[in-house]
Amino acid sequence: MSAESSEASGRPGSAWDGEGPAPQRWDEVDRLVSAWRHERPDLDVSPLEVLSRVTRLARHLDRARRTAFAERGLETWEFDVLSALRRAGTPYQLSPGQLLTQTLVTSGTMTNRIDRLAAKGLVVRGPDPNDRRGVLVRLTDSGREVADAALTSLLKNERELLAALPDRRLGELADLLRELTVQFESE
Amino acid sequence: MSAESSEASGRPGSAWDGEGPAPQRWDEVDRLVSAWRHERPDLDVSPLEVLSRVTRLARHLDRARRTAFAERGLETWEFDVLSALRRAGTPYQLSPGQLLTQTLVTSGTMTNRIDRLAAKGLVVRGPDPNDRRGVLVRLTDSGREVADAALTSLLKNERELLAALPDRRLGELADLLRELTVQFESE
DNA sequence: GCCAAGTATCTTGATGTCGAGTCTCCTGCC
DNA sequence: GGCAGGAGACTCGACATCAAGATACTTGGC
Repeated sequence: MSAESSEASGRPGSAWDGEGPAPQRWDEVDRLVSAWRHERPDLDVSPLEVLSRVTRLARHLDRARRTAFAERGLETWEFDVLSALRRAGTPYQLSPGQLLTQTLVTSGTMTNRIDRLAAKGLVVRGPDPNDRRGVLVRLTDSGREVADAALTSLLKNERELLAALPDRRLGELADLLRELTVQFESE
Repeated sequence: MSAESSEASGRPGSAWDGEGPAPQRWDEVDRLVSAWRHERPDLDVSPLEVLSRVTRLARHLDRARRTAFAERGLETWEFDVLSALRRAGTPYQLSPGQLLTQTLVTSGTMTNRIDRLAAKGLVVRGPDPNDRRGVLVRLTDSGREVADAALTSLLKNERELLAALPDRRLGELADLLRELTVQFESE
């Protein structure tokens, strides 16, 4: 990647040419990148234009979800697990290992999560009939209700966050992000 | 947002029309969205195409950075703070409050981080001459060296992650992400 | 000048996560 | 069929984070 990327001009909104709509507002990452270009003009910091925004946006999302779920007495991590089981379809059960790859946590964390969800009666742990090492985690009726209700309100919130962009651009954004994620999932 | 977004077809790569290059590989989010469309056909889950990818990509990035920094004996959170101070420019000092907005953590967390960085000799805490409530955190020479070295290797790693996309598309991606982040930063 | 409201930072307690190690069981090779 | 290596889930200790509240100071209105 060269230093002549679309952001090299030092202002946001690569497509703006002085006419048409005003340029977008600066965000924290614009300030961050601009500061680095001043302090370290020897480095090409353009990767941060994308990756710092991903990290920061994820943190904002995390906060928004945390407070939204909290109103329903639900923790974000609880939804992560319950929703994975819910969308697996009947009989709504997965192994801890499958849950790991879907939620991107370590096995110790997942054991702990399952324990607490089981204590709340949202899931039950059972043996895997085909592998005596294995365990199958299954959603209870109560857990399914919680997952369904939470998904509906999550989507409502997230739709509002995306209202700033038309569908066509959201599709482009999804495609661009996919190209970055596939690298992490290839093994 | 309607259910007729570019992703409604249920396969990734909205621009693919059956000719030209093959469609991209599916990622976990494609599977996730496809599963929801089967289980909850009554809901429009298209927001997840974007936001679940952001969350997951951030987690992958987090892991990659964690292991990369660990080779240098550095924690991700240490770099977050040191780099904010470094790019502030001489005399490399900021208040805890300014560090909060840059790193998106709570004040308790920042107090703790500064304590530990000070114990390692990477920053020093001093009084704010203009506000006796305030504190100024300043980078030591040692802290500056650590920050500079870590930034260089961070950028090297991240450039590789972005190599899959040409500069023009990275610029588009940065612009799209900016439009989502500004909403969180407006107050 | 004083007071109320606001701001900046720190303290505390609860909690979730990680990473390394352990135990059990499976799989394929000889 | 036995054994080595791998895979799946769990245990445990260390630790970073958060939320809420406490403390000290500042600011603006009167």
